[in-house]
Order: sequence, then C-alpha cells, then structure tokens
Amino acid sequence: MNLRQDIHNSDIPVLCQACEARHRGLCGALEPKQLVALSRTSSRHRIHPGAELIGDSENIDSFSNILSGVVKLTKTLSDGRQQIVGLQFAPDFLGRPFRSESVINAQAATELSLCSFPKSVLERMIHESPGFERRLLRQALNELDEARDWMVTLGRKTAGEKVASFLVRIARNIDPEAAANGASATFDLPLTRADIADFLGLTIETVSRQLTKLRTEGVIGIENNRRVNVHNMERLEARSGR
Amino acid sequence: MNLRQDIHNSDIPVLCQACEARHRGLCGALEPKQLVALSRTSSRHRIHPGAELIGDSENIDSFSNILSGVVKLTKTLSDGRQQIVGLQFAPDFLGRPFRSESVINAQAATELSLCSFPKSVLERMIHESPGFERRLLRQALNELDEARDWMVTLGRKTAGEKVASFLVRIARNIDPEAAANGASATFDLPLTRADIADFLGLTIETVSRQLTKLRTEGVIGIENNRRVNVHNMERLEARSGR
DNA sequence: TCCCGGCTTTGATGTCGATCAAGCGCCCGC
DNA sequence: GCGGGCGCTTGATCGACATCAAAGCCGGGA
Repeated sequence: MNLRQDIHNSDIPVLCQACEARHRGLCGALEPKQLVALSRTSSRHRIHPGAELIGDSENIDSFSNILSGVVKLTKTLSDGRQQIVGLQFAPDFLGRPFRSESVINAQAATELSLCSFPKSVLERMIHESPGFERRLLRQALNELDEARDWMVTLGRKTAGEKVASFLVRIARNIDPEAAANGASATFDLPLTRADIADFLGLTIETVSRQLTKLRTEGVIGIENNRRVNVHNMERLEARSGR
Repeated sequence: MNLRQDIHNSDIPVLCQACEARHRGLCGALEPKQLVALSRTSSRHRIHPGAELIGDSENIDSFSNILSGVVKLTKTLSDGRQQIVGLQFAPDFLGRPFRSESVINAQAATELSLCSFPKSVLERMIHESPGFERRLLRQALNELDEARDWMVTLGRKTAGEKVASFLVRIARNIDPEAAANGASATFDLPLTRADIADFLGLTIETVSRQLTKLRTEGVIGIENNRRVNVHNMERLEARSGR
C-alpha cells in the first residue's frame, strides 16, 4: 500500500488518507487539523441506484462529497415531464450552499459512496478556510460551463448529435486519457435509456434508435445494453455536431 | 476634485456613490479604501447593441460590472447554429474568472453601460477581500440555478410554453414587483425575434407565430414589435408549463 | 417625399422525432 | 422449469415545428 508520506499522513484521519475528495476534491483545501474536525462530524454512506438524496423543495441541511458513483440532478414539471439538469461524478461536491430549500432533485444513478456532513460544518469550513470557498467557486463555474454546453445540445442539436454528444461526455468522464487522443474507449453507461432520454430531451425510443444506428454503422459496440465500446472517439465526436 | 468631507460617503469615489454595482452588485463587498483603488484602474464604457464584448476563444484579460442594459452570452456550433446560453442584467458581474480563454461569446443585446477593470485587479480583490469571493460564488450559483431551469425549458417544453417562459423571465427581471403578484406588467423586449429564437432553440417564424397567438388570445399586447404588455401575469405563467 | 433594407408576419409544405403498439431478452422468484 | 415484470428494441403512424417563400411594416437617408 502506498501511503504518501510526503504530505504528513500521520496527522490525517485514516478514512481521509486514500480519499479522492482530499486528492482531487474539496478536502484538498483543508489543513490536517481541519480534516480531523471534519471527519469527526462526517459519515460515509453506501447508496443504491434510484435512491433519492435530496428532494425538490426539501430543506437543505447536509452536504456530501461523492467518493464513487454517479449522481443525477433532475427537475420535473407539474405534469410529470422530467429533465436531467446535471450529472455529478467523484470527487464532486454535492449540495447547494446559501439556499434553504432545494430547487432540484438528486438521485443515485449508480451504486454510490458518499461522505456527508451537516450544514453547520460546511459553514464553518467556509469561514475558516478561504481555499475551501475558492474550490467551491471553481466547481460552480465548471458546472456552469458544462450546463451551458448542454444548453446548446438541448436547443440546437439533432437527436443523432445529442446521443453522440452524450456518449462523448460520458467517455470523457470515465476514461479521460483514451477520450483525449481520439482512440477507442470502453465503459459502462451509468444511465438507463430512460435517464439518457431525460438528459437529452428525447424519448426512450429515439435514444434506442440512435444507439442502434451508431452500432450498425460501426461507430460503437454495445454488449448487454450497458457496456459501450467506442471504436473511434474521433468518429464519434465528428457525429456530435461540434 | 471636490470630495465632500462632511458626509459618510466622503471616502467613496464619486463615480461609485450612486452605482448599482456598489448597492446590489459585487462592489458592495469592498471597503472604501478598496473602492478607491478599484476606481483608479476601472473605466466606464457606453456600448451599442450588437457590439462584441468577449469573443469565443479570446484571452480573458478584463472583467466588468454591468451598470445598465442587457448582455447576451452565446455559443455557436461550427456550422453556424447558435444558442444563447445566458442573459445578464445590471448589476451582474461579467466575465469568467480562473480561465485563460473564453468558451463563450458575450454581446451587447441593448444599449449598454459597463464598468471594466483588468484581470490583475480582480485577482487582487479576490485575495484581499473574502466577501468579494463570496459574492462571486453566490452569483455563479444563481446563474447555475437559472441555467438549469432553462435546460428544462429547452429540453421538455413546447414552443408555446417556451415563448411564455421567456416572457415571464424577462418580466421578472425588468418589473419584479408587478411580476410577483400576478398583475400586469409592461416592458420593452431586450432581444430581437432572432435572439429570442436563439434563446429558445426555435426559429424566428415559430417565435413570431407563438407571440401573435398570445396576442390574439388576449394574454399580451404588443406595440411596435418591441413593447410588450402582459395583461395578466398569472395567465401567462399558466401557459409557461410550470 | 419616396425609396430602400432590415425586421417581422403570414402562408404552404416537408420532415424529424413523438406517439402508439408489439415483441424480445433477461433476470428473478416461485 | 416456468411465468411475469422490466428494460430495451423495432415498426407504423402522426403531429409539431422547420423550411421555403412572399409580402407587410417601419425607420432612415437621399
């Protein structure tokens, strides 16, 4: 086991030592002392797909780091039409600071592992550590960039382009190196067809048809409905309507 | 210059005294001393509709507060399809911190008045004043909420609901009190039909048809193509597909 | 005053994706 | 092994919005 001695692991809570959130996420902004305080009030959870994490118009009184798995953020119109407005991956921070009630719904899209802590603790961290707030700001700005990218997809792309864009986005998140150099990439879809449809503003049937089209034309392979093999990222991207 | 020493505004730069950005915007986080420093390096501009403020993939080396007018943020696909991904009103902060190149395009939608300052000054403010960063974070989170709301509109609403949603959003920004209590509201559209179409992911023709439909059914009145009178906000909202 | 160009409206037709409707494959419990 | 449910695919039809086309309106300049 490679305990990294270079950053005084000795002072760091055991649970935090190998934690993604400390290496690439929010907790990287914290001093050992603060990590100890945080870990005393935080707790880890394992959550099954479909479980609701935050309900629309519920009070917001806790926050989490995503340690593994995928969370989907949804909004629903009064007549039941639904739209996925965000996907979050480890080690993203989950929650909406500075707001008493949630305006969205957060659900586990896959098997999930979270590290949660109460609102009061978040507020204390924000006050005590300027780096903490900086990271929150950076994540918010990145999510905003992503949301805006997605608005273009929703507003201006065809069904085929939408599905290709979706696959590109997932590939980039799950297998960044392969995705970067236009090579091939393989991954499990973290969403069902219904979720993908809600993400893209399409119906299940259209998503299915576009996927089989990509398959029959040799751009991707699909096994067991979930496992996708992008034979050539470059070709997929060309279909995503850049 | 005659700085009046007798009032409590005395330490504040003349230009800032009546400024929206200081009352409701970013500059509210600054001490008089910092305002003086900022005002020394900032400059006011008046800008005409259509002028480009930030180009896609340009270097980001300055930021602004919007003092009056409306800015549209757009993204364009390689084949020319365009989508408006954000609208900003006074006293919003304009710019993308922590990023060397812009991924969007910012254009004046109306006559515009800006207060601009260089990147180095922004960075100094962020370091010197924690409240400054807090306000940036709050604005980013609010914009994110708005973007996600808009994703639902783009992905799941019909043309009629989109146009109604657009009018509701504009009414709320320009005439908040009237909009809040379901009464009537009157305002000038800050966007052309082409812009509205790009905002809603529709064509000009569809926008036009939906507007005339709302007019002939007595929900709104239109004069000179630009001036809109919402006779009854409640009825308009009912058509926006909540 | 008249004319020109840009923005907008209105109409006719076409098409992409939604809707409606089966049917398939797989997993799970009995 | 068998039946049933769920997620997915495939096919036929329909409708909302795009596209193509033309004409109206309005403001600005000669």
